[in-house]
Amino acid sequence: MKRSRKAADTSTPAKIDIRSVASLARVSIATVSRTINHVPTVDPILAARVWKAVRELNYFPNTQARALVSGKSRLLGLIVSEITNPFFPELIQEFEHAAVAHGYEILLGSTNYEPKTMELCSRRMIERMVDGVAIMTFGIEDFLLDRFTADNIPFVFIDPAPSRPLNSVLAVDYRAGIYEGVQHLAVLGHRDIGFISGPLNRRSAQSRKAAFLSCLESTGIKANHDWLIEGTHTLDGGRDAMRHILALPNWPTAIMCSNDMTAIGVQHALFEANLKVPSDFSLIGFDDIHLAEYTIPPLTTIRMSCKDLANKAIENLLSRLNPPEGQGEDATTITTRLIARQTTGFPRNTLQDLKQTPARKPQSR
Amino acid sequence: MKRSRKAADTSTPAKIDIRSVASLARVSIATVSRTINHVPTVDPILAARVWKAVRELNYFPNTQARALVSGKSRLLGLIVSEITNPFFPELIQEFEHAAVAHGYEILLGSTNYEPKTMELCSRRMIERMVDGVAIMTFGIEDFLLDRFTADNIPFVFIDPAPSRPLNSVLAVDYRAGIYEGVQHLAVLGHRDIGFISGPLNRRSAQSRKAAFLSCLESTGIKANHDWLIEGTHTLDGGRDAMRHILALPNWPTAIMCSNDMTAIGVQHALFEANLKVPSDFSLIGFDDIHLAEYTIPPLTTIRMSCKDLANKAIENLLSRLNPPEGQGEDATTITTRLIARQTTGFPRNTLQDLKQTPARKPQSR
DNA sequence: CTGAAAGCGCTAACAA
DNA sequence: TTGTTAGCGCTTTCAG
Repeated sequence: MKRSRKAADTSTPAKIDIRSVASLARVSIATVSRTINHVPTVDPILAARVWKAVRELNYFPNTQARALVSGKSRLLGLIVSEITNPFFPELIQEFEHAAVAHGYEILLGSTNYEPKTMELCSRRMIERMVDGVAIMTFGIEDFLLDRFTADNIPFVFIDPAPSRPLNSVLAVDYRAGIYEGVQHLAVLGHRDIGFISGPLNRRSAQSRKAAFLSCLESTGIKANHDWLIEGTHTLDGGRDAMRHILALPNWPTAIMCSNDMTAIGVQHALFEANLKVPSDFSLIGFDDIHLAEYTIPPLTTIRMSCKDLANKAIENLLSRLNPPEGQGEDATTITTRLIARQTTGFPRNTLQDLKQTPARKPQSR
Repeated sequence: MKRSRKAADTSTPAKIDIRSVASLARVSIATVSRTINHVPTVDPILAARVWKAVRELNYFPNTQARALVSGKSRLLGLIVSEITNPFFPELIQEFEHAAVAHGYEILLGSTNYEPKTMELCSRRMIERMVDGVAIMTFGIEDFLLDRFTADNIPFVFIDPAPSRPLNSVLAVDYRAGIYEGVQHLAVLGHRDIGFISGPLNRRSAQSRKAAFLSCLESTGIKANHDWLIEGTHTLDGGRDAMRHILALPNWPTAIMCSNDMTAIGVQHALFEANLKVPSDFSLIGFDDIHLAEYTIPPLTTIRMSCKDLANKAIENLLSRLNPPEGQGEDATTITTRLIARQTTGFPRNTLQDLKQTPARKPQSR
């Protein structure tokens, strides 16, 4: 008998809607609506009555109904490529946090790099009438953007198709960090640097690789194309790519990776081959996921702040939903920088560690 | 001029609703509704016309409206403790996949172990009128469950409060895997086994620890309480706990951890201390996150299938939403098992590796 | 400043 | 089998 405080003895739990509040507060439902939406012109007396009723009834407005009439779902789409890559959860967390702080909910879509899934995701987002979408897939088919454009849904994404002169771009300055990385390696004496990229059909992977190549050139190092391997941005991809490199007659002395997971895969391949980091190979990752600090040895990597990314994305979206006074049309930039930890050192066979047994395969050039 | 194909020349993009479809198909809106909801009694001729119109108009139903009238949001809540722990993304992925496959969307909430955040999460879920909630936080305040009960929202969770004799329990058989782990260690010759638990205010952490203790006893090994450390289920927690153990006068020869992240933290602490796994310490994790295979050396751990977990959770929820014929009221069980990789070996100072320099601290007992 | 009333897009009786 | 109609819970004119 203690379970219902309002429902008297009808066994149904007495649904509380705006009308219940109105009648308890002895006002019209319009006034209730205005009150809870903080319309300033409500008589404080009535407002007080309304709030009291709201509290007593433990009322909260039905989001569906609100969304229906207002046309706004207060839902933000977040499309990521692969939730299993730790970079994304970190991003999602920030994203969720920022969204909730602004009274939005997030709808998560994970594409797993499959265009079909991506297609489905977009559709889900549109069906749910998200108010905006952040596309964090590091590469998206152009035509999918059109879809959102057509539905007039604001979106942000990383690494624009050059054909998109929109204000919805989160430009990542890959070069800054990668340049630091290459310099770092060069200073240590490395001249033979390999690069394991992400899948090259993705723009971000291309950008990173291009940045690497360009930085190499700026540094006066010649690229060896045998050491430019296409990975998958996954552990397995990194491991396989490194195995591939180890099967080559010539080895580089350092490896840069397009993301941290790849680098961890590389560490694994090296471990399998009984090779040591950094004495046999120097290694640099990209992203600076939380885990990078905890690999053995801790991974030198290039940090891209996902907190930044998330916040800027939300900011961008929200500012377009509720356009403020100044219409900032500029693309936002996310920067990157080197975090030096312990996977980088002098090249093997260098004076500094001649006492060490060199790697099993002789280095020839 | 090429941008609108349907909107003629009114600049608004011509919203497509059920009425547009109805008139194009020359039927009533009710027929459209029935058709798209696959009500079997629709004349195939009309249905065909409807589908044609749907396609031509590229119509899709407004979820909000549907939800409003039907009272079902087709949203499933998923509350996790910490999205940053790789176990959860793996779970989320499975969960999302399963949900979408059934036409549901998921609403993600991350509590970060803070009751206040948890409170907020529940509220968000209720406000959005989720049709069901999976609480994967490994420990939840009882009163929060009441909230869902009161709103008549089905929920599932792990490791019940004993006071909840509901059919909404996903019981995890921690003991199975942990027993295998302890046995494995015992067979190798370990008698001095430490355990780094999760936060003991969480039920799952308690369960795992209890299971460990009980398995130790079954195996005839005496527990040393100095080696029972409370961690945090995070990298840092594991590292700190291991540092703590290393500061002790007596060391165990093997460590079991309440989750993989903790174990990775332990590996890190050992690396710092220049101690080797498994020659100086054997190490076993728990969860078998994807990454475990890629630590150096690869982590021996106890697998709890999150795919299983996700699927069973969804299954449970859905079966309660659309009750089938047979009303299975039984709690589902998730089992666990040992995955032996390379972080376990003979105890140090054992015949098998006497040639190795022993750990710096002498083992005394 | 407040209330009455008209929908938002859809589903579900109910009639035909 | 189909169409008509009454809402779902809320916001928002529009009078008062």
